[in-house]
Amino acid sequence: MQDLNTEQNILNAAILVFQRKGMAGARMQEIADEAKINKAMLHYYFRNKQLLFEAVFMQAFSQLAPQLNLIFASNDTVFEKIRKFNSNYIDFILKNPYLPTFIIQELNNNPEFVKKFMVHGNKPDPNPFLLQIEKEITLGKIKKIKPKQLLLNLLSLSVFPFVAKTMLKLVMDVSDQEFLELMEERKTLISEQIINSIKV
Amino acid sequence: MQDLNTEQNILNAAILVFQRKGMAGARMQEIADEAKINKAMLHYYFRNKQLLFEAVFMQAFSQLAPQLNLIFASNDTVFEKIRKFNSNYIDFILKNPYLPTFIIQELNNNPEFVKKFMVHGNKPDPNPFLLQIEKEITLGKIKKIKPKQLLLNLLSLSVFPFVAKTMLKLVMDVSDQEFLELMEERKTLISEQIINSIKV
DNA sequence: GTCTATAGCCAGATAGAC
DNA sequence: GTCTATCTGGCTATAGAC
Repeated sequence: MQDLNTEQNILNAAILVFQRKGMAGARMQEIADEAKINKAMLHYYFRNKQLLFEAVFMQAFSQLAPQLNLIFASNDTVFEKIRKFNSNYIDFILKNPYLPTFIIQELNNNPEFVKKFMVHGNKPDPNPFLLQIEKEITLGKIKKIKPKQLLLNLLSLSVFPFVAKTMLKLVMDVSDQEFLELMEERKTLISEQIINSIKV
Repeated sequence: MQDLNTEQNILNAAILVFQRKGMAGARMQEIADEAKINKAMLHYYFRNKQLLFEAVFMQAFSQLAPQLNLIFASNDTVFEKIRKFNSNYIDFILKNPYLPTFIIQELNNNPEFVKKFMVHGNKPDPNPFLLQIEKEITLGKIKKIKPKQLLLNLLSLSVFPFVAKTMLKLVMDVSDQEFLELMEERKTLISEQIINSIKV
C-alpha cells in the first residue's frame, strides 16, 4: 500500500487529515506523519498547503460529480433512475463516507473557492433529470411535483445520514454496525417511499 | 443592538465568525472587528479562544435540543408530530440557518468535545417518539417500518437542504429567494409524503 | 528525492497604562 | 472595563547537505 507512488501516498494521507480537520484545522506535520514521510516532502511535491488542499479537493470532487451525472443523464425512466441512484450512490458513499461531509464543509467555509472546480465535466448537472420529471408529469406518468423538490428529497434521504452520521449515532444511540445495516436497508426503502409518493 | 451587554455582543459576533469559518479557521481579530471592540476584550471576557468557542457552541446547542424534545415528548399522535416537526422545525431553522451546519461541522471535527454538552436537559432524546412509533405499528395505526428509519427520513428531509444549501444552490442553480420558497413549500410537502408512506 | 535545521510569520495571549 | 504594545509558540515554508 506504501511507496507505490509518493505523490499518491501523500494525497491519500492528506485526504484523511483534511477530512478529519478541514483545511484550516489540518496540520502539514499530521499529514506527513500519516503518510510516514518527511514534512519537507509535502512541499517538494505540492509546493504549499493550499495547493495540496486543492489537489485533494479536486480529486474528491471529480469522483462525486461524474457518478451523479451518469445516473442523471442515462436513458432510464424516472422510477428506474430513483432506484439506481439510491442503490449506486449509497454504495458509493459507503465506500467513500468522508466525501459528502468534506465537500459540504469546505464549500460552506469557502464558497468562492469551490466554483473553480465547477467547470468542464466536473459540474454535477441534474438538468436532464429535472426536465425528464417535467416531461413524465405532462405525460401523466407521475404525480405533479416540483422537479427540484423531488431531487431535494432524493438527495436528502440518501446523503444526509452520512453527513450527520456523528450526530445521529450520538442522538439515536446507534453503533457503527447498526448504522451500516440501516444504510443498507435504505437503498431500497427510500426508493420505494419516493416512488410511492409520485406514483399515479 | 450594540453595547447592551458587551458579553452578549461578543457572543453574537463570535457566532457569526465561528459559523462562517469553523473553530480552526476563525480569527480572534475577526471576531473583535465584528463586535467592534478591542481584541483584548475577548480575552478579558472569555479568557481564551477555546472557552469562547465553547460558550458559542453551548448556546447554539442548547437552542436546538429543547426545540426537538418539545415535539418528541408531546402527547400528539405520530402523524401530528410529523406535521408539527416539519412546520416548527423548518421555521426555527429558517430563523437560525447557521445552526445545523455549525453543529454538524464541529461535531465531525471534534466528536469527543461535543459529548460534554450532551448531558442534562441538553441531549436531544428521540426515544419517546421512537417508542410511540413501535406502539402505533402494533396497534395497526401505521405501516410497519423501523422507527429509526422513519426518524432518519424526517430529519433528512427537513434538515439536509439547510446543511447542503451552498452546494444545492450551485448545483441546482437556485437563488436565495427560490430557496426560501422551496423551504416554505417543504413544510407541508414533506409531512404529506412521510405520512403517506406510513398510512395504512 | 529525502532529510535536518531554521527562517519568518501569524495568531493567541498577556502586561500594564489609563 | 478598555486600550496599546508586545511576547510567545506554533506552523508553514525554505535553504541546503546528502
